[in-house]
Order: sequence, then structure tokens, then C-alpha cells
Amino acid sequence: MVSSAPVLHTRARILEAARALAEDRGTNFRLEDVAQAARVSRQAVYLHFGSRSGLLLALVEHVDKSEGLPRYSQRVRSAPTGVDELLAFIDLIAEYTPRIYLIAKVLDEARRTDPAARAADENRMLLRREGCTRHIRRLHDEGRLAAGWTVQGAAETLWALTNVSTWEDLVLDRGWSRQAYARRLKRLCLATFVRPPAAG
Amino acid sequence: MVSSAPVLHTRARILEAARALAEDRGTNFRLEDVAQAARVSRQAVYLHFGSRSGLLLALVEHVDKSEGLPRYSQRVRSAPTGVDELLAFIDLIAEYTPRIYLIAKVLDEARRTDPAARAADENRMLLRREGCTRHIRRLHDEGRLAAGWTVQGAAETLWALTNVSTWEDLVLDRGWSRQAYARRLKRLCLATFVRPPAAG
DNA sequence: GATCTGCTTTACATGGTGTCAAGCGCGCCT
DNA sequence: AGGCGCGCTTGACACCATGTAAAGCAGATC
Repeated sequence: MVSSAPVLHTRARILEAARALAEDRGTNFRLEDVAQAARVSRQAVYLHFGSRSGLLLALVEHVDKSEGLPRYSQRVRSAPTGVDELLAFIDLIAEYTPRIYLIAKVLDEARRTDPAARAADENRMLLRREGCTRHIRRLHDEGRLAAGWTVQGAAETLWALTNVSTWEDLVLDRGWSRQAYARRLKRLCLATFVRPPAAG
Repeated sequence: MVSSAPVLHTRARILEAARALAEDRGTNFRLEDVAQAARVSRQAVYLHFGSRSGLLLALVEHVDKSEGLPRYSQRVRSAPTGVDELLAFIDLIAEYTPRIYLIAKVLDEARRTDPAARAADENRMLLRREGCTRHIRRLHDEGRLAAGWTVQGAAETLWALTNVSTWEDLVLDRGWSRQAYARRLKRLCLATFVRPPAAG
């Protein structure tokens, strides 16, 4: 009979402990701290994750899974028009970035030393860039991409505009609300990428 | 009589050595390496800079001085109109960012652990933000700021658009040329911030 | 009851930062 | 010339986090 109490496995406890530590200290935590918070020995961390960066990578996966990006992006793609899709994408970014912010920082730190972390980070960026390309291509296919842009150029620009560090600058540093961030980014993208409808 | 040979003081030699190391290894260098490259003992580094982050901060100052930002920004401010000033500012960013890129990274790394580095970095950001505010305010004063923007909102947006990590994403990661970066950023800023002249 | 598994405990190696103290060469001053 | 101070060297060492190794132990399984 399985225990009915909400007891987490050691592995999960370690991950949750690391997540909590990352949320209030950034990535400046020692494995000793993580172990203590999870009420296991430091060696248990090594048995499960092999190394510090192994833990960080597992942490990224863990948070990703628990935040569930897929259902968000589903909503974006089901927008009626390309313009709506672009706006929905910005809403998604405004909503999703704060949830994965600390993880993005963790990954960013780990990539300095660990090739696996670097690869993982580049894969994340690639996925987001592909998303941007889809949005821009749809705009283009519907004849609404502003003059002067190639699909690739606009997609890469959109990708850079919606990266984590820009969000960090505006929301965390400048104190913009989620709404203000979304509103201004939408204004910017509409003015930049969207050709006005041929209303004449 | 002062020696006429181009012999650098120990302090300057250390800084140059650190700069060279940073340029090809990022910030993953040991003080031992710096000392060796400067042909001094590791302790000499401590005597001059006190600590690792002390060295990094001095390095930032050193590079800043040797690149001479002021004359660049003078050129920007002497533009005939606000729109020209905005475009000149983007040219400045496109030209100047690659020169200080590695330094910005160094500072970014140091700020994680060192409060002084954090303060220095925030001061840099403040200066650039003030510049952005001046450009946008002039645009506004000349009646050319696009509808829907406050001076502050537009200035902070421009500031975020021209930050180092966006440049890094587009130029280093995506391989954009300096010209492509400047051209597309100009197109974006014109479309976003500039109200068309009342023609007709 | 033997064994396997997952974790603990203790000890130790490694590598980089930072500190300390003694010493040394060289220019300067009187 | 002798003495002084300064800038740097030399070598040793403390510290701290990561990572490794080996023995032990307690509960589940057969």
C-alpha cells in the first residue's frame, strides 16, 4: 500500500529545495544549503544529480514541466489572424517570463562553465525563435508584414525584443507592470511589423 | 629624467594583461594567469587592486577611458533635429557596443558578488538612460514623438532596445553585421517613436 | 535471515581566492 | 657611503566550495 501522506521522494525534495533557494538568493547557493533545506546529506545531491550543473539542469526541466508552457502557446496559435497571434504572443511572453525568469538566470549562469547547460540554453532560444518565425511568417502570408522586413529579419528582431533580459530591464529594473510591459511592447510591434490594412 | 622607453607601469601592465585575457577567454581567467601575463607575481595584483572584483572594476574604468565615449556622444547631440539625433544615437550604439561588450560582461559577472560592481553597473545604466531620455525629450519638444508615448515610457523602451544583451543576441548570436543591426534598429525606432511630419 | 538499495558519515583531494610575513633590490636623501 | 622607504617577490598558509572515495546502516524484498 502506498503511503497516502504527501511525502516527496528525495529527488523531488532536493529540486524543490533548490527552487526555493534560487527564488530568494538567485544562484548563489551552496549544495550544502540545498541538502540541508531538503533534509538530506550533501552526498545525496551528488548521488542524484552528479554535480552542481547537473542539479541546475534538472531544476530547469523541473520548473519547465511544472509551469506547462505548451497550453499557453496553443492559445497563441489558435488566434484568428496573424495580427491577433502577434498580440497574443506578447501576452504570453508578459505572463510566462516572470515564471521562468529565475530559471533562465540559473541556466545563464550554468552555461558559462557547463557545455550541457549551454546546449540546453541554446535549444530553448531556438524554440522561441522558431515561434517568432511562425508568427511573422503568418503575418507575411496574410499580407500584413510591414514593408522593408524580411521574414527572418523581423522574426529575429521580435525574438530579441522579447528576450528575458529586456523584460528584466523593464519590469524588474524599471518597475513596469505586466500590463505596461505588454501594452508598450504591443504598440511597438504593431508600429514596427504590421502594415496597416489597405483601408481606402 | 623620465625614461623615454614605452615601458608601462606595473599597474597598467596588469590591466592590459587582464584586458587581453578577457578578450579571448571571457571572465574565466585566474589572477595567476593575469599576473603571469603581466610578468609580475600574483601578490602584485593584490597590492594594486585588493581583490578580483577590484581588478575587474579597474579594468572597466581603464577600457572606458581608452575608448573615449564622450567625443562620440558629442557628435550625437550636435545633430540638427531630434530625428537625426535618434538615428545618430543608434549609430553610436552600433559602433560603441562591440568595443565595450566584453567589459559589460565582466561587470555583469562581478555584480553578482560585489556590491561595488553592482553600483558601478547601475551607474552606467543610469547614464545611458539619461541619454535616451534626452533624445526622446527633444523628439517630443519638436513635436515628433509618436502618439501614445510618454517621454519616460519611450525613453525607457529605447534604453531597453539598445541594451547590450539585445545587441549580443542579434550581432553575436544571430550574426548580424553592424550595418544590419543599425539599419533594422533605426527602422524599428522610426516606426515606433517618430510621428510622421505633418505633410500636406 | 541474507541481500539489495538508498542514504549517511567521515575523510580527503583539488583549485582558486585572499592573507601574512620576511626579504630583496633599487632609487633617493642627507 | 650609509640608511631609508617603496614596490615587488617569495613562500607559506587559511578558507571555502566542489567533487570523490569508502565504509556503514536501516528498511524493503525475496
